[in-house]
Amino acid sequence: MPSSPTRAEQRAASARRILDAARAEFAAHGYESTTIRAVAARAGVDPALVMQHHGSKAALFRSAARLDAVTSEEVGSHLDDVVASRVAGLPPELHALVRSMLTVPEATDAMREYLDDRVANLARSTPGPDAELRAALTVCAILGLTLGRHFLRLGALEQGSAEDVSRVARAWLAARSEDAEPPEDRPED
Amino acid sequence: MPSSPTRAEQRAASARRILDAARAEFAAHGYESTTIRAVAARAGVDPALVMQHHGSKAALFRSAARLDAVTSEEVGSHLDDVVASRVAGLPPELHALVRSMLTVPEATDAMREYLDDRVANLARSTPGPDAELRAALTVCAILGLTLGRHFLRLGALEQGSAEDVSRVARAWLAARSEDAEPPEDRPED
DNA sequence: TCATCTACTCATCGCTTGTTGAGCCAACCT
DNA sequence: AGGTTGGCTCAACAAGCGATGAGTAGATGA
Repeated sequence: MPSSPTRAEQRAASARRILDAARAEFAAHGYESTTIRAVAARAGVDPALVMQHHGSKAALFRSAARLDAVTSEEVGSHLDDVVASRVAGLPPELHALVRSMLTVPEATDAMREYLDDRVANLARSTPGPDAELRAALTVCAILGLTLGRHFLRLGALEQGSAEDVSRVARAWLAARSEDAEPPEDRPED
Repeated sequence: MPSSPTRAEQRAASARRILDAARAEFAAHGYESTTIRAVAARAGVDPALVMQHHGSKAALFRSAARLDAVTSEEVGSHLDDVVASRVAGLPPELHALVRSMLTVPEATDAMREYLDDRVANLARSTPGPDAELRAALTVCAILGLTLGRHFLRLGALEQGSAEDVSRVARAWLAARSEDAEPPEDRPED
């Protein structure tokens, strides 16, 4: 049997369970509809403990929806890998962020910063006129695809297997872009 | 000077001001963050009057974000017109609906129903394999464009004039449906 | 072993929310 | 003119929220 955990271990375990619970709740219901009480219940702790760990609901959301680890995420370097990754599913912290990006100003800002960065990167490897605009269209198309499949659950996008949707989406995005597409790319979304 | 308005006129005027105020508040802050008190204040009436008119906050949102008039909207019959319309700006009731589509289940359902319909229509005039999937990609791309320009306010999409963005977006979309495009289309989004 | 420290809970506060019912006042009808 | 209707407001309620501070129990270290 495992010996009783040390106090630091216990603390860390609680911290992670609280953060996981917060990500799940924020991802499922959005910022406003998520209550500290619900997060605490899911984590199996007292609501006051959540406050002790994070200080406020806003700070908890900031920690739960952090973008830091996402930038250098599992997302591959090629645009096709990004599409495949987004079609397969979103990591919990991104899910929480996207869920609230239209209703929480701070989330809107974070998402804009994140996407603007992706647009700038993609535009750098996009030749021809209106490079930035067209890069933005690609980024927004992937965003729309993500929303349609995982949040709105559109029939045409939800039913297909990840492989099918991913394949068609990649072909659709690549269409007629005889202008771009160097062999090595930067991470995009 | 105008004679004192009749009781029915007064009632109708209040009803419209309440509905306009509700649309503006829901569009700006989303369902959860919008309060009956804020709607009433914007309309210049007592909160209780809002309740008397609509019965509940949920019913008010249902009335404010109605899709009925949108389906046969100003949106033209050609896909290009839809793009131009979406780039130019959203009507208030659609704005309110989109704002809350990720956080309010009923809004999610309404949006799914709306977009699924658009996908089905567009798929009907899309030749080749994976017609429905590719139609869904087009619809989601326009959704993403709308979000990027009016809600997330991405730099690349917000700065450009409506004409420029619309023109580049139409060309970008046309390149991705080179096989389709009969001269006359059905209304899409 | 015993005092201390700390992770955690309990009870509760103040506030805001949606919602309600009683009451007021001007328009209405005869 | 005078009783009645109805649009509207006022005051308040119950519920749920985020947040706080005191208290408890068990691990910790000398």
